[in-house]
Amino acid sequence: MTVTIYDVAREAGVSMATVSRVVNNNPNVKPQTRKKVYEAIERLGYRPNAVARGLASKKTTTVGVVIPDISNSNFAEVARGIEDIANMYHYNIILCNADKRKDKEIRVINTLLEKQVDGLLFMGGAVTEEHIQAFKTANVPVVLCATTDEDNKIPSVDINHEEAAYDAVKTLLAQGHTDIAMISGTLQDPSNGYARYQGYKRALEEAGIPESEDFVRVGNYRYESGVEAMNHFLSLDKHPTAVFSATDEMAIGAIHAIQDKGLRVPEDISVISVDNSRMASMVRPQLSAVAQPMYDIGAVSMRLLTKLMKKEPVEQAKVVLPHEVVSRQSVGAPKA
Amino acid sequence: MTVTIYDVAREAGVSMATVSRVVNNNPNVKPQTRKKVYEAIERLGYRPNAVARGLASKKTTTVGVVIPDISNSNFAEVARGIEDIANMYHYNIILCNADKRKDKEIRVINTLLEKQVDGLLFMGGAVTEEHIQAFKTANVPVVLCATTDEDNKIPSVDINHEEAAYDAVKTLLAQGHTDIAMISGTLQDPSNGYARYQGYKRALEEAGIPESEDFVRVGNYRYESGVEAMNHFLSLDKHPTAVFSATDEMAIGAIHAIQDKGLRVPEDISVISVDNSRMASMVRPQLSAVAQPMYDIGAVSMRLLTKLMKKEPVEQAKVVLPHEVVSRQSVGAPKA
DNA sequence: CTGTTAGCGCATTCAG
DNA sequence: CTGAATGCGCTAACAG
Repeated sequence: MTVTIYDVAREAGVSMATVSRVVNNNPNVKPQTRKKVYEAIERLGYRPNAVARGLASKKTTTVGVVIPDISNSNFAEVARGIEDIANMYHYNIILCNADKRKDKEIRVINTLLEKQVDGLLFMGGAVTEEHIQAFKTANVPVVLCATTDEDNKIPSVDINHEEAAYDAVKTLLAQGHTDIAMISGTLQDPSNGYARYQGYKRALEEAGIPESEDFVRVGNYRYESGVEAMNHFLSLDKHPTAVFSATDEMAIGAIHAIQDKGLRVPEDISVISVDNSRMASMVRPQLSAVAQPMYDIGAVSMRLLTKLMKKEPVEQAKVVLPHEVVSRQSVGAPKA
Repeated sequence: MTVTIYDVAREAGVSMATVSRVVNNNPNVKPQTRKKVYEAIERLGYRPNAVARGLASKKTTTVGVVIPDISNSNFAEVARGIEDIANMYHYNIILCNADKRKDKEIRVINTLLEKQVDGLLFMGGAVTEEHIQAFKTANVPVVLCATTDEDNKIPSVDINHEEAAYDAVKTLLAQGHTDIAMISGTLQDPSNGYARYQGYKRALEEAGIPESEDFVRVGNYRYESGVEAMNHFLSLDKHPTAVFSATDEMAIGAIHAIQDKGLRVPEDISVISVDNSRMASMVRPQLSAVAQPMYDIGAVSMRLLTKLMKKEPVEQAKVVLPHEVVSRQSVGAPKA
């Protein structure tokens, strides 16, 4: 039923080696022969079997990408960056969703490795000892994107989350705010959670503002948890005049919570976040946020991986991409 | 360097056939032997080579999924449904993004087929003759999800888009609206575009309302095009009192365009859409919308595909899942 | 420029 | 219950 390279060879009156050569664009084939082979391929509807190819060549020209949460548009954007560069270098991509569950991440890494991917891109989420262990057994290069490992052993590309948060809070400070609350991600999450909280703390410290426990709530990155956190702040005797959210989505929840109470953004309360997803422009007022270059993170990490896979020398195994605060309408000065 | 089934066999003092049996959970192995083999596997850190496996067995236990746009949360939700069921049946999935480009769709289908996937799930987008041709050369089952082919030849699972649109417009009609505009998707898109426009037209016709060209704008599914379309309607001498949008995102754009002009939703203009994505609850006022059961579409189509792959009989090769209008706050009666 | 020959790592008959 | 043998479809030396 299935037509093989052997059938093509017979049809074209050449050896299978020659067919293999034309299929692989090997220049050592007379144009005329090449033409014959192409015609035979066409006639028979031959489609190369990538599995056999992979077994024989020990290369699959595909890289595995584990994405923690496919419904998170940030990661989707990273994936787009990865894809574009992968295509450019003629790699295929196997995207695997891990559903934000560590056990699934490990499982997915292993099936990807079983599938003999030529390289692995691990996106987002915490990198635990168990991950490192799994990566070690891979004899293909691995690069982390949009995350990093604690002891900086694995190549990665990410932004400086601590500094991003710091910069966000700084812009609040610059407006004259002193009562600044934070809606954080879970502190177990080293980059999106812990690091951003650290940045918040550092900015406050430097400004000589004592930290208040009431002013920090941890959410789950979702809209609803932003609403909930903000409602908590609003219920305080003295509510904050500005809020820093670890993600856009929670920030939007916060904005709506504020508005639902009849207050106004930014007149009564300012809001800023980190992400700058497409959603930031899809709220009123439009959300000011520190932009993470998600697409670039994907693109750069894929580029790095190609170098690693080709055993080319890399100057930088740990790359930190710049972030930038983009000011829209959700931040203003506190009321007098 | 890499440890093979052969190494394990030697280490365990059995033949490679036996190792293969335990790896594949073949019951015909003495428990004691099985234990020995497991230990050898453990000791050597053996990881089965899925590529070799695929070649030998002519099955890869993976299904290919082509997703038109990874940054579209609707499709992400479908993918989640697919994933969950795939896991349940021990299939791996390869997700491939097609970037909303037909040429890339075709290319991706072919690489997936080259990779010898056991089945193919084609998500969203128009199914052209070229697609059908590509599917035909696949000698594995294909099912369309969240889309259908014109002549109903290929198994698929989707909602009835025409009826969904019809129902949406009906709820506007029921409130007493007669000046109802539509922000459509491109009419080349059979399901999300054309079919929804047809539903809009039918509802108007049945209500005896003449269609007005000024009241139909085609957008690109994005927020900005919703804003733009709405601004057009607002610039009319007599603007509509209700707007039906083919997608949530454009609807949200419309809402903001209305609000930016100092008008109110739904007091001045009602808005309804099809999708009911998570974003629908992330606007003020919250968006009324016809819900598409995205997760279920994914789950059901994957389930259907498993049956096809196992050559089990299927009663329904074309399944149409129910939709439902969920009323939130963006629809009200027109002003007297 | 082209053909011959070995495997790649494993599942799968078929014997025993 | 277990082992030996064969080949999946293709690439990669190696000759010629």
